[in-house]
Amino acid sequence: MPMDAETQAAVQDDAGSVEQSRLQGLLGYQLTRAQLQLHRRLVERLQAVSLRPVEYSILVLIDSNHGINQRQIGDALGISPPNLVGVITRLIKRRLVRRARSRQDRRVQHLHLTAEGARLLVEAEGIVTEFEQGILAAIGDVGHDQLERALRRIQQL
Amino acid sequence: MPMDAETQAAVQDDAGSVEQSRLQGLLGYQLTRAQLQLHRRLVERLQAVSLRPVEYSILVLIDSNHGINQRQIGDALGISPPNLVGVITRLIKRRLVRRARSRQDRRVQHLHLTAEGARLLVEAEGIVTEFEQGILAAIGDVGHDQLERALRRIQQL
DNA sequence: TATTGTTATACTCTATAACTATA
DNA sequence: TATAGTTATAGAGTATAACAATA
Repeated sequence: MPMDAETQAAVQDDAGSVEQSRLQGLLGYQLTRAQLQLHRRLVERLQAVSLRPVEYSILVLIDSNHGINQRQIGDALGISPPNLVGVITRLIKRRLVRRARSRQDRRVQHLHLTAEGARLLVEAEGIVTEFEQGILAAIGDVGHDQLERALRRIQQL
Repeated sequence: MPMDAETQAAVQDDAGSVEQSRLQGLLGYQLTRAQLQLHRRLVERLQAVSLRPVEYSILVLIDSNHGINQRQIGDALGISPPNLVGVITRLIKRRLVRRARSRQDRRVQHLHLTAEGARLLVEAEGIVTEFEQGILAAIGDVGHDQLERALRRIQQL
């Protein structure tokens, strides 16, 4: 049975019928799409603990570096000092993080997790670990090693 | 020669001294960092033709799909119709793209490259090809294949 | 003079509701 | 009713300049 003109037009209008091979052959394009996809899925999952990915990263950094200051966090995550202020302030208002003014250098404010922050971080780590295992299951052990290696080299470009 | 207190403090304050291994072990984190790095470098290079990556992608899609409409572009690139309007309008104002109202369905506007748009696209393709070759040189042929495969699987998650 | 952290501000990107004109 | 495209608007994320407090 031949397609009528209307069906033909509908198929032609399908996103699937759009020729995208020139874009899909670009690593930069694929990397952006994959990153966006992963980021959105992680945002969804972390909503269970009311944390955004950047907030999770900050809690991990504080937990791994007791007394770390905002400049160090900004340097590590690539966030400028002005843009960090609001994020940290929100974590403090939620009583997940506390500030302590340094006695050696009174410009510096050392950051620590509160008991509640540490508790929430454990919960968040469970979510993130499960999330990472989902990726691993999709790409395999070998793919994982190769992907890590490639991403490291790209960051050194 | 032992470090004095001041040098010691400076080293401790270094971004390099911040313990980040828990984050760096996360694929999602590495993927985000690599994507950001690549995106910034591409933005820099495409400034030579006054195009942003998304504008380049749109020109490629139009060139590969003469008469494509905005909904199709939005579906392909994951951009909502309202957010596409401004981008397309800018390309039209720059005389790189022209609109043609469909005679079959007067809601639809078919998009085409102008001669100037086609010329600029050729120039941009040169930049992008060189950029991709730089990535390839950094990660190698095998890394390239493995990376593509992994990124495709991640997008299907 | 330089550094930590802050305020203010602007610009891009993204998301949603509501509209128009067409079908 | 549904679709293509638009307007208006709000929210993130990111960038820079200028400042206070401290070293």
